[in-house]
Amino acid sequence: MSLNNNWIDRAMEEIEKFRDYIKEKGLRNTPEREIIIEEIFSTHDHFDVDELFLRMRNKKKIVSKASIYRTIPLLVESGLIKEVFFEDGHLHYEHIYGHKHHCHLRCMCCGRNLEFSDDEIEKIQKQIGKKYGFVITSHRFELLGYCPQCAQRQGVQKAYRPSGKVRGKSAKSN
Amino acid sequence: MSLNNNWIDRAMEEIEKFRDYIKEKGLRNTPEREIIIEEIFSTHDHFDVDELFLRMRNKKKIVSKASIYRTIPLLVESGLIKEVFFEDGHLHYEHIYGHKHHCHLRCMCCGRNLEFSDDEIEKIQKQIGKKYGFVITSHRFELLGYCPQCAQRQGVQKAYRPSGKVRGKSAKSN
DNA sequence: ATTATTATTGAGACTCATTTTCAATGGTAT
DNA sequence: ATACCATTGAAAATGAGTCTCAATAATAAT
Repeated sequence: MSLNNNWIDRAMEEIEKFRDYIKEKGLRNTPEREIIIEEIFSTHDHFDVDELFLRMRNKKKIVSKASIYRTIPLLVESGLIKEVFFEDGHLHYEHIYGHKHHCHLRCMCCGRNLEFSDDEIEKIQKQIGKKYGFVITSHRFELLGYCPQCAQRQGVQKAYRPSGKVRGKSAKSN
Repeated sequence: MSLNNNWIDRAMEEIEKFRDYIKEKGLRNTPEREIIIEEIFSTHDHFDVDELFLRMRNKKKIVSKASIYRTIPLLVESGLIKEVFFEDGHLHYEHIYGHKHHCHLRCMCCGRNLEFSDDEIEKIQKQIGKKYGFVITSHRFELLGYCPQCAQRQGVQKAYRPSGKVRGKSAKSN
C-alpha cells in the first residue's frame, strides 16, 4: 500500500483518472469500463483485444468485445494506455503507468521482440516538438532487423510478411 | 541521364536489382512485376496498395490487386521498398532509393504527417544493434501528438481512432 | 522449335480485426 | 417518477489482406 506497487493500487489510481476524463467529456462510467481497466492494469505486458477478452473470460469477467473495442479509444485519449505497434494483423497496446518509456527491437523473421530504452530519444522528442510547434504526447521507435539466430540461417533470413504477420496462426474463439 | 535524377533511371536501376534477387531465389520475373516497380518509383511519396492500384489503373497499367499484394513482400525482401507505417487501417510503404532516412511526426487528430531526419537516430541504431547482436536493416521512429492547429482547438483535440483510422473514408473501387 | 514443368496471374471466395447497427438496459437530472 | 440519452451485447457489415483454382506464360529440357 505504502509502496503502491501492486496492480490493485495502480488500477485504482488510473480508474480515478479515467472517471475524471469521462465526466469531463460528459460521458458515463460503467462497471464494464472499470473491469476492463482493472484487467489491463493487472499485468505489465502488451496486450491486444483478443488476448484481453480471453483473459477476462477466464476470470468470469464477461464484457463483450464490442465494449472492449469501444473502451480502448477512451483509454488512449485519457492517457492510460497507448498503441505500441501493429503486428500479426492487429494492434497491440500497453498501459503507461510505471512503464519506463521504451522502444522495440524486432526480428522480422521470427517475430522476436526485445525492449530497450534510450534517454537520447526523449531529448530528440522535445527538440523536434519545439521545432515544429507540435505538442508531442508519445513516440514509437522500432528497430527492425534479424535476431542473432535468424541472421545466421540463410534462406529463411529475408522472409517478410507485412508487419510481422504470422502465417497459420488461428485457433481463435469468440 | 548523367544526373540520374528522373524516375525512369531510378526504376531501371531498381528493376535490375529486383531481377537479380528474383533469379537468385529461383523465381521468375514478369511484366506485371516490372510495371509495379516502375509505378512505385515514379513518385517519391508513400503509397498504399489501393492508391497504387488506382494510380496504375488510371494509366491503363492493369495489374490485379492480388499481384500487387504478392509483389510487395518480394520488394521488401529485395530491399527496394519498406513498410513505413500502419495508418487508416492499412499499411503504407515507400521506396528506399534516394530517400534520406527520415522519421515521422504525426498529428493524432487531423492525421497531418511531417517528415524530419535526425542523425542521432542512426547512431542509436548502430549502438543498440551491436548491444543485442541484431542485424538491423531499418528503423521506424514516429513522434505522435497534436499539430499546432489541433493543439489549440479544444474538444476535438484528443480524438483518437486506432492508428489514425479515418472515419467515413470510403468511395473505394475494386 | 516443341514440350514439359512449374511459377504466376486474375477473379473471386475467404478470413479475421474492427466498426456499426439496433433493440434493450440503465444512469442521471429534472 | 419520468424523460433523456449513453452504453451494452449480439449480430451484421466493412474492408484489408490472403488464399484457391483454373488458365496462362516463363524457363528448362528435349
